[in-house]
Amino acid sequence: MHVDVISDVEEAPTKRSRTRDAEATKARILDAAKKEFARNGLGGARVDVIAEKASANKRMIYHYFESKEGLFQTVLENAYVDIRAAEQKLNLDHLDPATALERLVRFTWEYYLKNPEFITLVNSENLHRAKHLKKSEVIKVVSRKFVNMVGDLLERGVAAGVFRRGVDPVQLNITIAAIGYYYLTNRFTGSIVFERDLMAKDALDERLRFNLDTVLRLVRA
Amino acid sequence: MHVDVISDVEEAPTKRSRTRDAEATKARILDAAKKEFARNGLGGARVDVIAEKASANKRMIYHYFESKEGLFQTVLENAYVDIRAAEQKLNLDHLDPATALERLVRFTWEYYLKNPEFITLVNSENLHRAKHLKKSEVIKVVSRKFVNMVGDLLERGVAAGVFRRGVDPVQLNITIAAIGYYYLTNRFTGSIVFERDLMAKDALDERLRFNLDTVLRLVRA
DNA sequence: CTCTTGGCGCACTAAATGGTTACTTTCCGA
DNA sequence: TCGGAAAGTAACCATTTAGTGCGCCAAGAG
Repeated sequence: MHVDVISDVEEAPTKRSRTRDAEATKARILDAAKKEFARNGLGGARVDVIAEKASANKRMIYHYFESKEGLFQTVLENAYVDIRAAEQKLNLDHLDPATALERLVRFTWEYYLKNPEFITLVNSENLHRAKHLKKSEVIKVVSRKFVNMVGDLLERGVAAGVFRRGVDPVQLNITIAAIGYYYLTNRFTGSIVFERDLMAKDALDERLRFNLDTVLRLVRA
Repeated sequence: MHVDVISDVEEAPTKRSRTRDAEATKARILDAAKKEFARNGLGGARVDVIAEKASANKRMIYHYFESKEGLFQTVLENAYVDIRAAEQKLNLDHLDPATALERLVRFTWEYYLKNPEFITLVNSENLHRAKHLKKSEVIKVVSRKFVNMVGDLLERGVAAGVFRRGVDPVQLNITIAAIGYYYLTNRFTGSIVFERDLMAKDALDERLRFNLDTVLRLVRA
């Protein structure tokens, strides 16, 4: 007896196959929600679409996340945690200051490029005056580490004589984000206003070079 | 004869007072729509709210602008025309290149600050992949003049020996916009992430100074 | 084998929303 | 002065949407 009829093909590993898997369902919902929120904003996203794309029942969304806004908040928190975690992995303190800074600028650009949902989620959250992020505790912790990272980097550069004194780490952080973020978030209107395809490979490469140059000129002694 | 009974108080000037005034109604609708779209995005804006804030009947919106999206397109076009017109008034070609550039950076920052709707409208339009701006012809005309303005400015600076050679006017334009735009559009999440009130007077002044410095270092010979 | 927990699905609702129909009121030129 | 055109209004409609009530059944515990 006790022969599991379902588990003949697919699924071998650690967890045995289950028709009901709360964690997996949650993850599918979050993934679908990230895409839907990113594409249409909080207001434009449709709960039914998220449920369908997640191959989950809409009821489950309310079961796990209480409301559409609760779901959005979780998606947003995850997005911030993800980018901060990726930044920490850069290990900038093992590199010389100039190389580390270049690496940060490059990373920021490429992260936005590969994770366009991040930008749209942040835009959406700002349209709502950060009401969801305000409630989040984890954000403060990861943000602080992030600001310190650049602060330390600047200090090391000043000590080494390669960076000038008096650059505010927060202003620098904002600027590094800005010159990539703006270009990408406004790529559609920008391509019309400037009459060139801002997303062409050449254009992207050129923008990265320009940004590296901008930041370097900004901090060097 | 022809004594207008209504026009005893208020209204002296050119146009006589009318209880029915298509132009005035259109203007009120556009004004209300700009605010509503800016506050809630295209998707989040409510046609009924626009009608009420404009003291107009909802039917009038469809009469003059065909649809919610038609209204949005007009609002957006006007917003672009307005900022480009303001830029042309700067008369940068009468100033020496360095002063002109500083003036442009300062203007851009202050315009965003005084007209936050512009930023939100552009964000909303990019969420919709610029589908409305694509249809607009007037945009191309005003944009071209704008790009040329900065191009000429750069050339004059190079000729005078104060700016370095080889700076792409488009990249510079984007950067000038970016360092102000990003700071302001993300002021809500930014104030949380960086744990300071980015909209405090001191913070705003500091950011403008930093931006002026950034651009100057970017272009100077 | 039973029982309880909770993952899951169907069918439903109350409210909101973009858009419209049908109508009245005002204006202006002939 | 009068008739048509345009401005303006109110009630209405078809859909869409976030959110639920309720019951089924899988699966781990004892």
